[in-house]
Amino acid sequence: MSGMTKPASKSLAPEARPYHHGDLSRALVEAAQRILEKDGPAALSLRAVAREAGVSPAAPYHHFKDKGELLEAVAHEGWTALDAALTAARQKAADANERMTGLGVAYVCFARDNPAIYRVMYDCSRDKDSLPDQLKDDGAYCQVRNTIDERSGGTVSEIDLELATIAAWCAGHGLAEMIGFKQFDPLKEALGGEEAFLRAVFEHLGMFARLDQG
Amino acid sequence: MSGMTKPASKSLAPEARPYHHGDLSRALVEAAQRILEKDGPAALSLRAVAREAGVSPAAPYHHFKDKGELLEAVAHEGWTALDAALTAARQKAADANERMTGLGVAYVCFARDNPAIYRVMYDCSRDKDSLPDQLKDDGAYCQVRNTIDERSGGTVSEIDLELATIAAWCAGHGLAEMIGFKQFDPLKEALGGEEAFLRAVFEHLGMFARLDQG
DNA sequence: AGATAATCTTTGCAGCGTTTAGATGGATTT
DNA sequence: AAATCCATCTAAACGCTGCAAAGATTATCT
Repeated sequence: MSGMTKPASKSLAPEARPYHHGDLSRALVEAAQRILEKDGPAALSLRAVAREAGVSPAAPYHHFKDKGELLEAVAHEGWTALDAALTAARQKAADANERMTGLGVAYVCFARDNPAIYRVMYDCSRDKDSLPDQLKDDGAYCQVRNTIDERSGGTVSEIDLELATIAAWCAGHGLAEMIGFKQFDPLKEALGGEEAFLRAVFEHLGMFARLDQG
Repeated sequence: MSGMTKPASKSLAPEARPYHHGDLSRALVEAAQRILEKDGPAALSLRAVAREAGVSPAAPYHHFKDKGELLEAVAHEGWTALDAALTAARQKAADANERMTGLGVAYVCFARDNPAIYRVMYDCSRDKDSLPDQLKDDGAYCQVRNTIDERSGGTVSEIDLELATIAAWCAGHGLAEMIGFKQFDPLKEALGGEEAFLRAVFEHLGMFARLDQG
């Protein structure tokens, strides 16, 4: 018992973390994501997150003022991930029309593959009555608008561009919220799979109808 | 104390309801609606509903197997109300195009004016991964499909009709979920009000683009 | 080295959904 | 009319939740 007590306790029991965690906020966000993926949004209590991170139920309150603020952090990472998914889809597309449809399909697929996080993203937005500012500065929303602008050759008015972006965004969100609904199953089958169904719906939306005729 | 005790206790103290309520399920649904309108979905606990209805916290369990089943009853009435709103909008429209846009505007306005009930309606649907069957049998969904069918003169294929209905429905739902978002405020102002904004978005969707060209 | 501030734990409170056991009283049978 | 049955209600309790207050622990700064 001379001198080496502290490092020894660390190396001998690596799971017994020190009193000060080091980066608990990060650990909490990751714990929340783990719970969301495993058991869904209903299981996401602050206490469960603390449990998963291995700290006391009150510990999170030193990093987030309440549960909502932790969820906001989770949502923030969700929007970043969505942004990345849209960027990837945009680069994969050939022509302008395909690029737009691909963006829509990628959006809905993100929601389908990350339903719990997608839920949290919009729950947070609704609490604040606004989408995060994150989206405006070269984020996901901006990508959609840019894609529409490119397709029209940059000749469309600012208002029409904004309206078309909103229309596309709303359609994508609506479809994202319902993509798992059983009512669509026969149609998905008839069209040869879920992605084909998505493309068909987006094509029916004809989001450029007005831009093309004006 | 002779003979008249029972009616006397009723007429003398009308707020002291008898041990057996009479129609508690109905009273509970109405209590839930009252709470939703007054304090929003976050305040809607089963206990609060029981309190509002003047019964014990366990009383609801004799009429609904759990909280979700009560919410389903509330949602059911919500869909019926939405149905009525769409019917009214449909009858007010002149030509076929106007009828379709009017339907969309009416849909979103219903969600804007009854945000809490609208939330419950879709929360329930999501729990079951399906929209209620209610919509298919001459309900709201059916109204949209019929309107699209009428507009196209009944010449459109079954699959295209279904796809167009889904597209329109998703766009309406997406817009309904975001209509209150602050990002839209400048645009609403620029277009001269919220309803004008809604019309503009729906026109941008050009929901008949594909039907017209095929 | 000692003080300060940040971080974590313990304890506690009120509210939640739900279950169990018991009270009440209308309806049905005898 | 009396006894029975059963739907309906209440009371009490369990484990969960979000959150606040107060105390313990440790890093950091002077």
